[in-house]
Amino acid sequence: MALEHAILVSLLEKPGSGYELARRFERSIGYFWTATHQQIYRVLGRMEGAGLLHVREVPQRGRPDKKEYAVAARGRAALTAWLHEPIEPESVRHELAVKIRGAAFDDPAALISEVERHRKAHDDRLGRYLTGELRDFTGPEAPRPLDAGGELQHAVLRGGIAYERMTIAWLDDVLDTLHRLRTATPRT
Amino acid sequence: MALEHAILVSLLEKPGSGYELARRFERSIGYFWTATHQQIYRVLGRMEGAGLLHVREVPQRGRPDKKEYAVAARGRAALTAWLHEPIEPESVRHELAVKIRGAAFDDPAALISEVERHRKAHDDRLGRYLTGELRDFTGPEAPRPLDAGGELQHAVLRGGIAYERMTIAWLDDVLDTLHRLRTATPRT
DNA sequence: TAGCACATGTAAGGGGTTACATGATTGC
DNA sequence: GCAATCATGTAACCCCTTACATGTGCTA
Repeated sequence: MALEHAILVSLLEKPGSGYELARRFERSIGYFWTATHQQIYRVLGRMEGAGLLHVREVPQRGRPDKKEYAVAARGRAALTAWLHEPIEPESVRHELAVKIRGAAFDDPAALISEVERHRKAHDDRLGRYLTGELRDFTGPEAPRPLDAGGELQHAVLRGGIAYERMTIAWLDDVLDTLHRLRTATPRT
Repeated sequence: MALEHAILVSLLEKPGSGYELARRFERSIGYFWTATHQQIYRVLGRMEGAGLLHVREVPQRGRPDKKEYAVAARGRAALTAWLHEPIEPESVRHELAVKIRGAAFDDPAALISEVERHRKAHDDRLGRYLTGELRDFTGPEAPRPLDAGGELQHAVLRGGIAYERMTIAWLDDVLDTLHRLRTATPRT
């Protein structure tokens, strides 16, 4: 159900089309939730049917027409209700960790390049987050003082930054372990 | 598909029944993957049908009989093949972050108790991880030197510990932000 | 003329959650 | 007598991923 709520939050921050939402989910919303355009279109249709959203057809020149969605009163009420319900603390799902533990039954050294690839992907993502932080929150172009929405967006982004830094440090630790296993304990 | 691989890793570490697997997924495997018993039984049935696992009926006194699963040659081959395939670096899914950003459209202060509850849940989990680390890897009872499997399990656990510590620090940051918003920028 | 950005969808299949269902033994 | 632990499952439903499908206009 969280995709619905993420869409409500994003459309409250700024109305937009399914296509635009898909791009936001690749960027800022992506700090905490991901979704593909296929999923988004389906859920938008369902939410409109349930009266949570308004649609407005926007004709465009030189581009296909788009449907601009905005949150209806009922959608806002649904979000408020959800905000007041407790949710369960989530646990992680980390496929790479399954591989790391599985490496004991194969060649641990063979995992090194895969872990390095992941490390690089997280490092790139960290770079994008830091650039965004400077642009939107801490740089000279950023609005000051920030309103409540901005403060909360920044707090969530700081979470994304902390997550990427932690992950990079952990992957360095894993690489260290894999290198030590290669030199110290050759497999039988 | 990762549940299958997590089950293969766990059964290679030690064969066991669906029930036992479900308990491991609440504990050690839970550092990086979760699954309920319903899911596990369904997947075990499918994997046995595909010849990835052997089953052995174990009669027990005073307890229901159990089916003990072990990895078959074909299962081991499937794991090896998967270990050599690259996987996509994952992104986070964090429902609480959706709520934090959504709080801008409600009362941010109303989220404080929810965030505190999550902080406590992560703190408890950190405590369990640290206890487990002492018992299995760093305490006087731990086998020394560790074999490759032990080193890799420990590396994954260190990742779980780092994740919980990072999350707790971030939630403290969020709580700070929510308190500041309460005193500094009352909503209109 | 090839590729990218814009724009919206359908269909199939597998993954995951929640609710329902049963039944024995052990400990309080 | 009641709750917890051990033990295994089915059914319904929604979520998510992957592949397929279409079409315009701009730019290199």
